[in-house]
Amino acid sequence: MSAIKPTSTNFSNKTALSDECPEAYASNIIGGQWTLVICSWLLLGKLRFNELKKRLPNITERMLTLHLRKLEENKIVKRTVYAEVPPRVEYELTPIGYALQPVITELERWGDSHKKLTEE
Amino acid sequence: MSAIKPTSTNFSNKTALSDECPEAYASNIIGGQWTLVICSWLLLGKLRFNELKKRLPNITERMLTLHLRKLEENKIVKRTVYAEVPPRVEYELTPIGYALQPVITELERWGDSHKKLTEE
DNA sequence: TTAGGTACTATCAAAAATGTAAGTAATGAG
DNA sequence: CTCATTACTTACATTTTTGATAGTACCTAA
Repeated sequence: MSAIKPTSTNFSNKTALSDECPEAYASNIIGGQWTLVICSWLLLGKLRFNELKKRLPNITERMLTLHLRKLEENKIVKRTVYAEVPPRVEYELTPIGYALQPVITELERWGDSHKKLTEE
Repeated sequence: MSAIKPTSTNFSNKTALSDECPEAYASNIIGGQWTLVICSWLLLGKLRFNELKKRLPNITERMLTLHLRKLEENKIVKRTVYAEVPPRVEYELTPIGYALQPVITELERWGDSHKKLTEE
């Protein structure tokens, strides 16, 4: 999530794949452990940091911060800070963030049918 | 890809997420670095190990093997070994593998529009 | 003056994913 | 007998991701 090595093989492989395949590109962006769950919640409306935290019971503050920062960098989430004390920060999907809806829907659909298949 | 620790926090987090959210479940299965590209190629028809390798110029044999094994475990790919020498092994998508088509299509669509957005 | 709430950051450690390099089995061709 | 071919495996190293823990700034209310 931070401190990647631009000289590593892994980095150049990821870059090359992202350049050539939009699906690998997308997977790189939304493939973090908590990324899709965060986006799913935000699809229902904007949330504050603590509200997200409550909805993801096992996430650490660090992980939540890192994922939100990456989402922000990638223009998927808009971060709004209110000049109040105690602080209030709201996270909301951008248009390209909301555009994840069909992706998530298909992932859910596929996930459900795969789960059924393997539970037999 | 192998040797995961069932006692780790990471493992229990992943398990819990997979149980609760089908989209996280799906992402866990198809989220490997090369997974989607492999599936994309196989969507066009079955391929031998070496044919896949040629299509993924930078993958190592180890990575290709690991990814294929995981896909096989997850019933996404069927592996057929022919009793010949030198060996011939074919990889083909199963029905649930072919069912990834709409997922991949949406990922591509989203990836493309995201790329456009950030290239400006 | 002190405690409390919010949204963090900084270090460090562990685990997971990926990459490197070399070796293996089987057998048919020459 | 040796070599070539295919589809791997093994042992190890590196990189990346994730987690544990503690601490910070800010103001407000008591």
